[in-house]
Amino acid sequence: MARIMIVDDETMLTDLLSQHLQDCGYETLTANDAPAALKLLPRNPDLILLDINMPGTDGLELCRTIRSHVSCPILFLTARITEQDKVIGLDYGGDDYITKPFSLKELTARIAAHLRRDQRTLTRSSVLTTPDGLVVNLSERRVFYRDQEILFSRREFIVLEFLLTNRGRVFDRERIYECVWGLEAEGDSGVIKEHIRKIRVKLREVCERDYIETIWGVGYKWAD
Amino acid sequence: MARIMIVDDETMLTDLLSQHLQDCGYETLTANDAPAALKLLPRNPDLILLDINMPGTDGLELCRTIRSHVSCPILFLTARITEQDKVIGLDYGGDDYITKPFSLKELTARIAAHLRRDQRTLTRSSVLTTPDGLVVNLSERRVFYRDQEILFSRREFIVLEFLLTNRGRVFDRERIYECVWGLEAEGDSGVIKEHIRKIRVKLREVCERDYIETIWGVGYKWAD
DNA sequence: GTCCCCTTTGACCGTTTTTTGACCATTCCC
DNA sequence: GGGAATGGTCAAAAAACGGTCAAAGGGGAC
Repeated sequence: MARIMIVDDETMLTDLLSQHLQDCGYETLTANDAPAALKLLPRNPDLILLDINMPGTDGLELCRTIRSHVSCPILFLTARITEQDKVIGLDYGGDDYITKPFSLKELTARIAAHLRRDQRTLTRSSVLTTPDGLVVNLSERRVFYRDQEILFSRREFIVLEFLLTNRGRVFDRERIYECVWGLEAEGDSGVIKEHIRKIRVKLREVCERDYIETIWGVGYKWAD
Repeated sequence: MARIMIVDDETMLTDLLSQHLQDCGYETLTANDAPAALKLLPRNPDLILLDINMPGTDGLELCRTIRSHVSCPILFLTARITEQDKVIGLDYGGDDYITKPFSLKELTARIAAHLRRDQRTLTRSSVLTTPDGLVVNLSERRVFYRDQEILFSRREFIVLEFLLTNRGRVFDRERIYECVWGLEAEGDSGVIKEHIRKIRVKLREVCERDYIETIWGVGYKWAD
């Protein structure tokens, strides 16, 4: 069953919600301040309830930090109700607003709706490998094939990492360009062609094979 | 860019929202009653704004019908505000509530949040299958029949996907052409004939049957 | 500033896909 | 049965696309 993280400075509230959600069949994690919340992130919650009015913490900033680590739904618990706040909150990476006081019934319904929409389970490791011995260390930005290192430039590595972390999935050049260079980037996605070529040359030289497959008329994908 | 369908009986409101969302870079479809909405579903909107208080229509039932056809986010536009309504609405397959009157700013923010979320879940592979072993992997753009892969070109795959996601429904060539190439396309819908032929040849070669049925004088439909 | 490497651009070529138009086959209706 | 309308087939032309290369453009290290 889904794992829900509850972040609120009032212990009574986290306990109450925790109890209720457990009764509903969910697994729960509770945190009463920002550091605790961040510490719990590696437990990979499937949904986060976040009080953005915790004393001593900028809830929105915390939300942004959390969002940069996980992709699960984030629901705000808040007393603020102005429309401006809602817009800002959603901009900071939140997915929904629930204003205090709220009923457990509505809360549960919203949680269920969001979980229904987001039945993914994502695990991210810092080292990616292929069955035949290619090892990509993301944190060190280095690539090895059976103990021989392959050097990639920065852009090349980003493209490689992107395709590899989404192995099997096809992306058109536009999409790769956006995901790697950022949405607001303006350049021509034609550069991807060249990066792909460079990556392929280097891989072929060492691995004697080419992990990147071309799907004609569509894009590229990693196939190991 | 994402395609948003707006369903409301007030033409003025649909026009206004349509204009605004187009300004925001979205593609829009508008419908002023339930039948029109259902007719547009095959266009596969990425998000639906639905007025559940349209006269002569049970909005919730419409929502449920829509939900049984598509999986995209459905946002309610409504004047109702009781908490009971919210729970019921979410139960009927809705994803969010926006109560009238609302600001365009909040609406846009919520739409963006839901689409962002959907894109995340969209990275999960959605797979269509037939009872006898045809497997169409939409995210990888690959088709298998009992572990044997069948290769399709881009257009061919789009037509195949369209018919399969709307299996059992008949579409004339004009309609297929519009849905696949876009409304503003100018070419001759006669090309569909040729694409259908190519698809059939490839399917017959491997599956030894032909899932695409010709309805004489009308069009084609997927029959598995 | 100079050098070097990375990144981007634009052009070219061969290949694949997409479209077109002509022609044949089938169905429908009188 | 015969004619008109609709659907199927085919091959060739047209367009789109991907791979490649060389050269220009940028940015950091020294």
